[in-house]
Amino acid sequence: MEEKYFPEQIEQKWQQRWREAKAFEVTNDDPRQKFYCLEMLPYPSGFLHMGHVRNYSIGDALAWFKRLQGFNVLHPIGWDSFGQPAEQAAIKRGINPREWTEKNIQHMKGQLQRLGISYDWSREIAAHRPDYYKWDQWFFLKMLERGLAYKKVSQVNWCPNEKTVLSNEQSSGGVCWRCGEKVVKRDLEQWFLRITEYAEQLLEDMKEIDAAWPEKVLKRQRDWVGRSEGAYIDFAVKDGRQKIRVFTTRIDTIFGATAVVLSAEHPLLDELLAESALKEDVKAFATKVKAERETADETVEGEKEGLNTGVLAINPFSGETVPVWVANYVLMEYGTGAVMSVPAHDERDFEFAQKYSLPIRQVIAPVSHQQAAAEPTSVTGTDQSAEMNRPFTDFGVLINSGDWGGKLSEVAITEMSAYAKDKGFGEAAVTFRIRDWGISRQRFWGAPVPVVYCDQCGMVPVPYEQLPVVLPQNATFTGTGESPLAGVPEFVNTTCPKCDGPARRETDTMDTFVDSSWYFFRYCDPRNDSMPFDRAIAQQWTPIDQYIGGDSHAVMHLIYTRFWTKFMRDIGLVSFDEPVKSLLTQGMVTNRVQNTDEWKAMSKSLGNGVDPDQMIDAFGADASRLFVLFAAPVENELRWSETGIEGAVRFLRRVHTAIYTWKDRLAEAPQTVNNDELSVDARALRRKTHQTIAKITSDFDQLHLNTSVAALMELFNQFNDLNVNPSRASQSELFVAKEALEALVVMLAPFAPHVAEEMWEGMGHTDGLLNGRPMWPSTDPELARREELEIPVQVNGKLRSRLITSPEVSEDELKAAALADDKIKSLIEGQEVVKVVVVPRRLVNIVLR
RNA sequence: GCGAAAGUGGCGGAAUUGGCAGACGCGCCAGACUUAGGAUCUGGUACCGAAAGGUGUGGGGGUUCGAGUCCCCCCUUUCGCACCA
Repeated sequence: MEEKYFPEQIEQKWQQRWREAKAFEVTNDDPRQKFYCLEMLPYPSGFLHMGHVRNYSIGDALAWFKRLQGFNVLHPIGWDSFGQPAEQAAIKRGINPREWTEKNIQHMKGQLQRLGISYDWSREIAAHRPDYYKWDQWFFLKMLERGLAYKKVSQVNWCPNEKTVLSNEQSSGGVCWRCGEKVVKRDLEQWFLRITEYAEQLLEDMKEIDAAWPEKVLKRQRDWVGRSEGAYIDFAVKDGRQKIRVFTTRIDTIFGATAVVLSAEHPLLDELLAESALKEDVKAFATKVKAERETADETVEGEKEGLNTGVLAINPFSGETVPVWVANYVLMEYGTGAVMSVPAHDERDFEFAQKYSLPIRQVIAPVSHQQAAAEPTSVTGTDQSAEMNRPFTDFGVLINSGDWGGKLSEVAITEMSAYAKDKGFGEAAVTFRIRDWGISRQRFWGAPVPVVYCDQCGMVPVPYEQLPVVLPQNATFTGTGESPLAGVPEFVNTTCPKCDGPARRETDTMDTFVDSSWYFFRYCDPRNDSMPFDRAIAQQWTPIDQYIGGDSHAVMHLIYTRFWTKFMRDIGLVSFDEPVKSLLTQGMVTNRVQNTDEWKAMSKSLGNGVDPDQMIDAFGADASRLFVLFAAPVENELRWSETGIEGAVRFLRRVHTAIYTWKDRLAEAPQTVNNDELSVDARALRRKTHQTIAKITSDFDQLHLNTSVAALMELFNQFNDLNVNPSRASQSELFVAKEALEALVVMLAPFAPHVAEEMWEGMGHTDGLLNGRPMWPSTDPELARREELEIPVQVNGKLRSRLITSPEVSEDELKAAALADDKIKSLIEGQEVVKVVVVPRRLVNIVLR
């Protein structure tokens, strides 16, 4: 150990040692208890950014902590290496996507190693390599076999100017992200995965994880799945054979339905209009609405517009005839694409009815709680239809509803659904907002969908033994919207696996979210060439104990991976429902945007990025990591500050100096000490040591890493308060100093591992911190306990004095001592003491009249 | 518009969950050592006040012996959803 703290030297030394010792590589047959710590795998853009640094610093602190506690910790990393940027580089600069990606991986791997993140590099994987995407294809075939993968015509976002397909993100605001051209919808045959099949389970299984996932993530997933209970009801068309099926969650309001409203895309529309005099007008209107919807900015809610079709339908409950309208506020994608319009009890219907002067008829009346309690099934309400100036959307009691009048909404909903089913014009139903997962991408840089098309046999899956379907070495990147694979004849032209006749390969590739849906299972068994992973090996490691990443993945990735796990369970690959036991969504790293007061996520385009390499050059990896973890709670936004990090360097340097000056004397410290013989300061340090161990150990359970670092600093401050020159330290002082400094160094390792190892070695330990034994210090509650307490004494809730007492003091003694205190005596003199509140070990409050 | 979360010193943030508000760090102030200091060390640092003391956790009300913490109303900010029938 050098006298001075030279981060670069120390960090290089220990990174090399760890590499040589394979310190972070784990084996599958280790008898110790496992812990799977995982950060979301990065996209290899080429450069690490501060968000990565934060993410991996959090994960690494936990991985180190668990290792020091004696766990067998799996902490792997890989690359989400398929995706658009590689293809953009190919289109713009003519670079081969594979070479571009591999080069980026090499560079970022070097950056991660320089940060000293403790990954098991022997398990590294990359999505773009055939030995990985082979298994994407394998899973696809398994889903195809079970009817969970299928093809259908669907709309994609299309830029007419660039002649290319855009993702939803690239077409936000209804314009192309690059050229600003209006995006249009185009029909294309696309592959889908039937995630809707698992909708109910995705909600139901949340109860297994809801204690250890952030509530906001669960809420977003719940909204995304969008389960809604209601009923289908058929409105028969008057003078026709058709039935219009509507979905409603409020069947209890059906007597208030004054229209049926169809979406412009409704499949029955043309047929219904055949007899209508208004045919041409309505068709023109529907076309206009469709056009608007295709180009409109989805974030703006337009004015409601509609048109009467002239067709009539019959309300099956009341027998009443109501007009059928078409309107722009009814969506084809949800429910049945048709609704019954109940203006009195629905915001949108109310607004629509007002605009077009449709009748508003109240059929639900507010009901008081007393009434409901007294007569739960039959109460009366007041009809206020005439003066309704806003819809009443709460539950209540039915009025103007024939035989159903007087029933409460809750009761009526159940009974009316059953009645509809009984009479054959409807039934109770559950709908979901979640749509099947479209995985087709007309792109080169992704896993090819493993099917071929044969003129004789139609669509034929590629047999398992012919996997992987490998991407060609290169393609022409024209940006025409068709997959570049279509322009590679040696890829497209193949033979049919069934009949050996000529066939064409599918040229769509898969969404990159497929790759990331199951990658963490592959880490368990990364070189398996007969299965995605061995069931038994994965069983040892999974589920993930702690998953860490940004909350931008709250829905897509985190819902797809839950779906994928349930599918793997159903084909017998895994034995549980949920892949992630505990989830942490870390906050963003932001920096001030130049010349503004705005704090935004660091990015190249805003010019507010901080280069991790420069930070490591200036301060070292340890200080950088320590600062990032100390500066804010892990789930908060982290506002970058140049000055804060110097405090981290300062702290490490001061600890380093202290260890250096004490290390030789500590070797002479005795094995045991009699606590009663310690000086006051020495006892205080001992107490602080044990309190700190307890504090940090429990902080790690919640990942309160900022307060852990603060606790380390407090312990070190307390050590400095000992204020003893090592050369003159007594035996008992050597004991407490050694106890404190060793605990400090071990507990510092999760935050600043290189310098911790260096100091540990400097203290004379030759086998390193990761030596196969649990090294995390244990706390002795007896030693951590305070010997004396300072009890605040309040008069009428205001702090007036303090008592020094032993922790064992009784309530009565505390009360007597407080009343006998000089300051208190003078304050309460001559006044009546109404009450004395004594909280044992906490406080005394004297209440005067 | 709807929904959720959060508002604590100059700043990032603590507060054992109803019991001493401001831990720890940054910044700032003073001092020491220095030719020098943007290095290091020591001390100070919520606000008002000379002090005694008083006031303080977005604002207003409430519950309680006691409220940053619980309840009600309002304000602000952030995030999510955005015609989901």
